[in-house]
Amino acid sequence: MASLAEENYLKLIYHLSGSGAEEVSTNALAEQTQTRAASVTDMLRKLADKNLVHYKKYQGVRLTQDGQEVALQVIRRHRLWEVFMVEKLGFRWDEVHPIAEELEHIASEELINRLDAFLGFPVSDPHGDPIPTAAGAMPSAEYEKLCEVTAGQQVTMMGVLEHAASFLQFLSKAGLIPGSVVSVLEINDFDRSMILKINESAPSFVSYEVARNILIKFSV
Amino acid sequence: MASLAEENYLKLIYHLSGSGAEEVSTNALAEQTQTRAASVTDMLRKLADKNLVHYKKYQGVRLTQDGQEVALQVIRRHRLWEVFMVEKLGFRWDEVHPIAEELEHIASEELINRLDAFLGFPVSDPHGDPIPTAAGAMPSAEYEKLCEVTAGQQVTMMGVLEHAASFLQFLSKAGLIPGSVVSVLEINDFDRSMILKINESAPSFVSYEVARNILIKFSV
DNA sequence: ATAAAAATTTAGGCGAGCCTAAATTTTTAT
DNA sequence: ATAAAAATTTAGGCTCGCCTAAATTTTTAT
Ligand SMILES: [Mn+2]
Ligand SMILES: [Mn+2]
Ligand SMILES: [Mn+2]
Ligand SMILES: [Mn+2]
Repeated sequence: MASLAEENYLKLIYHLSGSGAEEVSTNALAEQTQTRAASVTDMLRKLADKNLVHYKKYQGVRLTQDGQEVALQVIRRHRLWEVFMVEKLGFRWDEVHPIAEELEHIASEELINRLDAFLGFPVSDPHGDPIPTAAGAMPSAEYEKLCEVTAGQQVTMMGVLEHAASFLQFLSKAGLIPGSVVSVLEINDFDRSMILKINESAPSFVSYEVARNILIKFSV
Repeated sequence: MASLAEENYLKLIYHLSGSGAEEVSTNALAEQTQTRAASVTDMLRKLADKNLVHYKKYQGVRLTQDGQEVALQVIRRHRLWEVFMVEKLGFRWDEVHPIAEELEHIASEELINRLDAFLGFPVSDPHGDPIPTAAGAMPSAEYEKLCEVTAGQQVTMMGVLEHAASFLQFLSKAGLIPGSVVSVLEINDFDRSMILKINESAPSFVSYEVARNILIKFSV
């Protein structure tokens, strides 16, 4: 029903709206899609005609119920394929996103549900992002950012906010991957950088910029 | 490089030309692509401009070396995904073709080579069709048709020439799948229908039309 | 409150891949 | 050898997603 271009817009609107909470601007969409604002306007009119978005001229855009269902479906496919590539094909977590951008448009529901079962119904992808269920529910994982942890506390690494390959590669080198146990040894007041103990290895340093993009949960 | 539509034309030209042996006519392509002859002519001009086919007006079309490489690449992807769906996801052999028609256009070579390894480098797909290698070589399997076997001989089922789901379902019910051992008990002179013994089960009847679409090799 | 700046939409156009209708070329039948 | 039939190409047009340039609306600054 929704074309490849339409699916990409819906997914992007979902992400930029903060899971549907706020209106998304034409310019924000143009920037992320690498297209011009005029092209975005064209597409928003088409999505509105198909009842996939609420759109009033100059007022920004929001997903309808139908639009959100399509977006979650696409996100589900994307994340399941990422799990497949990492768990079954041996890809690294910094390699899979561009390929998942293509695979996420394969429409067969039978395929994706069988893939889900084959993978053992994973609840999150290699980057710690939650995987929507077949029914279209997004598991809400409420994590903190590493930069908000105080010195002396122990936490578990749960995911990332930034998905750039270079960032992911840096984290791998530091041993900072989902599941890693992290103790905050010291916080530098001046630049908010941290010294961490990661999984029993020697202390390592991370900048505030890095800590701000790492999701954690407090160890119980 | 080649668009989805171009990949589909190249693959189809490969198949209709009998693996590149003969010229393919505009009308033959129009029939298979479910488009009009005028549209095919448009596309052939574009493929010729990209040096993917040899094309002279009114003379039919043939793949170039480059075109054949693309075609074999697409066929490789199609058949590997079919193996994946049947072997790993539990699909039946009559269900996978339409989904593979979409998956075959996912371009990543890294993905397809890792999939190949994950599947154990299969040499043929669920329908018995050979899988081109990463290097682009098509393993030539020289099989006979079941309709050419004489009474009293024992053969092994190796594949099919017809891929329609209804035909495949019929074969499954009869136990006629790749690997099955088949003895020809009787051949009816009048309509060339056969009575077969398949894998030790009770004798079953197949029409000439069916036998003509089954590939076999003689048991040694 | 108003003018400048920024954001957004409208207008007109382009390539890909398809269409119908009308030529044109090739093949087949006499 | 020629005329009818079949196959193919050309001409002109359509939709989808995109573009640039110009208008319009909203926001920000004074
Ligand atoms: Mn991703
Ligand atoms: Mn991810
Ligand atoms: Mn197939
Ligand atoms: Mn097949």
